[in-house]
Amino acid sequence: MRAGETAGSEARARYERIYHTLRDRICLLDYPPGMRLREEDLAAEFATSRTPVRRVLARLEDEGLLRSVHGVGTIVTDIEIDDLQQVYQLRVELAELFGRVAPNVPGPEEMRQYRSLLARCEELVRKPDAREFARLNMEFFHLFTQLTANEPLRAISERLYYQTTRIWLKTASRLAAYEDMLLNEIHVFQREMTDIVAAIECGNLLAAGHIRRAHIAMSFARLYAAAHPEGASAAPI
Amino acid sequence: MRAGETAGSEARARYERIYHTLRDRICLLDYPPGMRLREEDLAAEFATSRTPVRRVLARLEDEGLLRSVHGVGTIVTDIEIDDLQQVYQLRVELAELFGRVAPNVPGPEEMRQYRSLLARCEELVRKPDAREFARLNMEFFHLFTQLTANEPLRAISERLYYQTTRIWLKTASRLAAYEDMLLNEIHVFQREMTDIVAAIECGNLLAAGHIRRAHIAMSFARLYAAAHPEGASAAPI
DNA sequence: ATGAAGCCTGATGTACACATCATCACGTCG
DNA sequence: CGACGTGATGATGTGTACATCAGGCTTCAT
Repeated sequence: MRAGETAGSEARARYERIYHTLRDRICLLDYPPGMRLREEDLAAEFATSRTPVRRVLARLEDEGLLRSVHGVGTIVTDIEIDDLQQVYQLRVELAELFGRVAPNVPGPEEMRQYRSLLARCEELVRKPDAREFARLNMEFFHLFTQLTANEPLRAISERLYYQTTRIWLKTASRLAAYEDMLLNEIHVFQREMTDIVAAIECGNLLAAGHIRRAHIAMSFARLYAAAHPEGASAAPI
Repeated sequence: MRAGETAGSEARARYERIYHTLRDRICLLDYPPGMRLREEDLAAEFATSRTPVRRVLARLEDEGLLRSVHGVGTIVTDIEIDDLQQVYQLRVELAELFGRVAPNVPGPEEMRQYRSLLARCEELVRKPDAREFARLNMEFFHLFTQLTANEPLRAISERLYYQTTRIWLKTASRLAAYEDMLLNEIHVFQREMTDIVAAIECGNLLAAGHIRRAHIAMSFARLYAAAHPEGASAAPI
């Protein structure tokens, strides 16, 4: 809900609520790739009819998270790291635009949230948990987007982020060295946040964008390597 | 329709047809800003019920071209050059990515299309027509997007393009120096196409992106100046 | 026993009746 | 005479029955 926007009907609010709920479930793998969602079940859960649910599903389909097939069902799309290379490449380029295009210096409240995330990250090092890590990553992303005042850039980055974020949980869950990978990712993430907060505190938002860019690219490279164990070829980004 | 995609049902095809038809009408000002669309009229025109129409309208609303208000109607959004500054700024940055990210060298067929557009542009110089100019601009845009093989970049650029393209027709139609502005824009557009084709023929896709970037920025500046006649401040891009 | 044809089930897609909401015109009251 | 309240009207939002479609299971013929 954007500030300053007309409160509007509560119908819109319910629509947004269902949308965010389903999107989170898909991206946290509560709805794993390939799972079939029944519109009537969702309608029952949200105490409504199929009609509003279908609008949400249509949007999630436009965004590439779902695929409705007549006579079959509404299916959570599967993702492969190879198919996401283009999206990652674009995310890498866009990361640099934060802090360069319409830079928006964070206020005290936002800095407090950054520190809160860092604290939760330290907690996570002691008790690693993939799902909590994914959530933390998500919240950090939303905080990071506020580095720019450019609304379309925020919206587009969000769209691309949610197209890719599942791949980490999916890849990790299949791996033998699951625990090691998780702990490593948490440490890397901790360093990324620390560095970005440091850059912001210096007032150097451009640097924050560059750090973010590097980490997105490296994250892709690690996922690519994990999915291609004997791959002689390096990650294409 | 992406190549290699399952042909799918004809229901999907009809959905796409309605979507593209309405989007073109909005962007060519057949449906001017503020106009109210009646879902039943549209349903009757496309020989279907309100349900499929509503799905199209929902998508156009997500893309910012429409706004549905309960009890009032579905209204074509109004646009002001000042509100589009952020979108233009992002388009400027994205333009540079074409030809740099996943460059896709045009084949003979595409070069033929470029030359066809140039020929139609020369024709347009002799018989200026705002609507035809807008159409030509649109077709050129689609051709230009093929400079990259990065599908998400294409999709996002298209979304942003259709959010902004109406502003030219709207601004021009209100201006006293309408004829002069139109002819000038056509000449500028002719030069832009000529330069970009030249860059492509040199195999320098990066240059094509830079030219495009410059022209998007200048186009915004001209529109901004036209909308702020006594504006002491320069265009913010 | 095996293969194919056809039905049966359950899903999404469509159509339509109804609910809800905003606007405007009209009438009534101060 | 003006202003406020109320109902008519027409729009979108919702709920639901039905149409359409795909896939699996059964059944019959070979």
